Amino acid sequence: MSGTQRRSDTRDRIQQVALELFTEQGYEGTSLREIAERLEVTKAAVYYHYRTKEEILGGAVEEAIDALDEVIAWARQVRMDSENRRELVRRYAAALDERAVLLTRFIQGNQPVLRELKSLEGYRERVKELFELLAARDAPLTEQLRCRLALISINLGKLAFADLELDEREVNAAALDVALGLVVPRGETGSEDAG
Amino acid sequence: MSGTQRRSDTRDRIQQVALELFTEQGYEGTSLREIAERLEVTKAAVYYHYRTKEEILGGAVEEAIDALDEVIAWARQVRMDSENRRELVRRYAAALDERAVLLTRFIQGNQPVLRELKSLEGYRERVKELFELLAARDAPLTEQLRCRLALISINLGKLAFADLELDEREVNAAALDVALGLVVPRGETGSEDAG
DNA sequence: GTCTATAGTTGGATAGAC
DNA sequence: GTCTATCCAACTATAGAC
Repeated sequence: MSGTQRRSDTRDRIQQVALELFTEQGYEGTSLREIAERLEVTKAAVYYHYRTKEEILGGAVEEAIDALDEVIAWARQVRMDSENRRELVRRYAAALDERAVLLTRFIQGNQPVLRELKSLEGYRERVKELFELLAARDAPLTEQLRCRLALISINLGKLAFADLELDEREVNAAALDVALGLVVPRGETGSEDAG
Repeated sequence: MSGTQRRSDTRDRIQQVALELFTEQGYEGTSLREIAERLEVTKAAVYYHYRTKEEILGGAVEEAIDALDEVIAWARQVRMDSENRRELVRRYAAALDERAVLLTRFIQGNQPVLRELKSLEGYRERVKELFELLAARDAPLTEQLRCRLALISINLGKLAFADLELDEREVNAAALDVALGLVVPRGETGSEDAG
């Protein structure tokens, strides 16, 4: 707010680079030395901006939580008919910007390590809430599974799996297509339940 | 084959316990000391049976590979119509016994660490081959995605996600149901392509 | 086949100069 | 705000006694 850059540029660069390395090599597989080297600063410099390794991750997680919160806030104020379920999936896909996708991929690939990190409890809550908004707790098991798979489909698309080298937008479109088919199996138009 | 237990009982117990701990805490998050302690032996004793930490994992991976190879071998000798694609999914589900599920979960949750472990190349090859058997390389993107999601669905079911506490068999049945719907979207009966 | 002891690294984190 | 230097803990792995 006052003189220098807000929260220093280095601080943000650390977060960005750390998340990249965490995703590539895993959280425990990435040392602060590596992060520092990639940024061409020293370990101690990193420690100036973040008190612990976990705090670096925490910053990135909070940004992703904010993005999910926007989707949740929207979903809570509408009636959850078929069309709005589809819209929720679209908004989820849109909310996953580049850094959030990186985080999602990181979380999926580092679950055991992350189980003990408090920074991620909030994130998990949000994902759980999205699932429950998409499929009521008393919905048939198959429907709940399909809704989970729908969001996974979006993630899969964004990650553009290693072996298929294809146009990113094309894959994203396909992923969205599949996801939409999963949350609304038939061709229901939007007023099937009047409960 | 000769006097003692074949390959010693301890060797197998190490593998079992190691895989459990790797899954719970991650590969790098688990030390050989912990493995040894859980088995009430010493670190050096573990090193007697396995030369490296990676080798412990390697043993478990090979078992899982064998299971997948059986499915692949079957799939290669049949014509891949709709009914056989469904059957492939069923066989994949059946091939995932308790230990293999543990391994699958482990692999999914530790991808960055495992990228550098040679033990897993073979495993990844098999999974890729299963995908290609299920959906031809020139199939529409959405179909390829659906087939991937089908196998993921089986995994999700087996892992009986944390928040839903339900009957295991019921979840497995639902997962299989969803998976079957994904590999054969409509109600196709089995001879749609004569290529 | 299992132990003790220890070598040799590397990690996260801190103190204090500049 | 960034550095050098360093502490301490933990890890993988080995050597050699029993």
